[in-house]
Amino acid sequence: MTRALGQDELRSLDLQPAERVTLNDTVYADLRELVISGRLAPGQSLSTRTLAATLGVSPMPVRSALQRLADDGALEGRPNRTYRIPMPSPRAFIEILRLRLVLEVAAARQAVPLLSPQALDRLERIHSGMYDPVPLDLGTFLSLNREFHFILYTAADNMRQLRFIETLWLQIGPLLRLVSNETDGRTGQEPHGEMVRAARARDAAGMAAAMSRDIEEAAVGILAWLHALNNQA
Amino acid sequence: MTRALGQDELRSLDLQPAERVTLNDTVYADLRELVISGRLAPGQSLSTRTLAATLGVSPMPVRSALQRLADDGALEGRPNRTYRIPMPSPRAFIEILRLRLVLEVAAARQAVPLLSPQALDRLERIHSGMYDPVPLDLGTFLSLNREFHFILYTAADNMRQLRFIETLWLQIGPLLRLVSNETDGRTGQEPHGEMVRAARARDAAGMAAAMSRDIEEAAVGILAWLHALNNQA
DNA sequence: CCCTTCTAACTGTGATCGCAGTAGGTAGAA
DNA sequence: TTCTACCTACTGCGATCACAGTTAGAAGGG
Repeated sequence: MTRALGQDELRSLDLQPAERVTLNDTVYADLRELVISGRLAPGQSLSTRTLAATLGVSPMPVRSALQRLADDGALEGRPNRTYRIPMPSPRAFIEILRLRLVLEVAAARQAVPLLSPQALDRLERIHSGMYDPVPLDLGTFLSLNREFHFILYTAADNMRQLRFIETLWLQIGPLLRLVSNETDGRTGQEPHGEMVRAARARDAAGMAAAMSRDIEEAAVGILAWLHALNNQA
Repeated sequence: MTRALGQDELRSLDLQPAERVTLNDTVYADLRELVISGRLAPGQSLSTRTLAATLGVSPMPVRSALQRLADDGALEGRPNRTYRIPMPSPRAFIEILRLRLVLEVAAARQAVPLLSPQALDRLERIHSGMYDPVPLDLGTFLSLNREFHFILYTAADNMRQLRFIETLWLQIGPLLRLVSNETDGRTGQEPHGEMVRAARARDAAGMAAAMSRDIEEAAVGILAWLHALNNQA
């Protein structure tokens, strides 16, 4: 038997500093992923107890997680009633749209000089994957689209900015899936191609312009759909 | 005795739609105000039970509120240890600074065409109040500064944007008070004056430039202070 | 057959309790 | 006097319980 390893030696092995993971955070992260991926449709209601039973934990951490999600605007909680995924009003959607144009365009611009060669390759691979002649499952299409965008936002290397953007996607995730499902609108081919080009050319202005166009083009369809929904109701 | 008022009649009196106010939200709002106003210094620790006893409620809603505040980045929670007000690293401060330049400048620009005459007057009154020859208590100075900025951000009429900006101020509030206290630096006179002028002239570009300058000028001093702190430690 | 009314189940919120882990203060030894 | 080791008080987290309000569905009357 040799002596036990010292703390510094253990830390040098890249071991996490323990970082006690709480149930609360786990549930929160899971639900966040569930919402942002759009697997929950607007109007879908979530009950604390039911969720807790499903996840096999007590209602307590679930309650906390739901409250935090409601804070983010990803859920709406009516008094003494179930939480549910909100259907954004056209006005709310425009608020989000304007914020996306500000934050995501800024992030994309900042990312340009920081993108690693691997990130560039990954961007290009995703792009060709998304718009391949072979038809793609809507779920994986949206998933790829999300990965494409967040490669850029992550490269911008501003944790808080990334979190803000995620919060915005959290609010349009369910909508995105729903609308794409009903209108089969898969926009973004040209803007994405332009982004790939701008990224390789380290052309920050081009990147910003393309990102802006991508966001706006997708928004037009959704906004029309939302207005139609509001008029018929 | 006349008949009781109907629901519609009551609602027409501008009564709140009941909107059951939870202890959780009350505590959260109170703490948020406490942090953003800078009355809590970085390093200050907050214990759930102590706070609960002080506020006369059970620890439960306090815990919830603290978790939400930690989510916002206004508090940091070490594992199994007290929550406390974080001292931002220079890197973190720069992240916040860049976000402020993006969001607050955009908000100020959007606000220009929307400012009411009352808001314009209020802006001017605050401005002259802040930089009056008579020396002003630091607390009220900062409070006025905050009100000045948020008149603009509120006028931009984007709830989500406003909330993002508040989240940023939540993270620099304690720092602002602390640094101002130690360096007695009260910047912003010229930029604020320029903002008032731009607002009256409905000059969006001028507003954006002045806001940008205001944020940057204040940041320079704080950043120097932070670097000094990091070197001595 | 349809509409109204009432009840029973379910909702989130808040309080209280038990647990595992941390930290600071105190007592003992060198 | 100084350093070390222990120990008590306190920390947040999770579970369970009690409560008031809501709602959907069933039962009864028209």
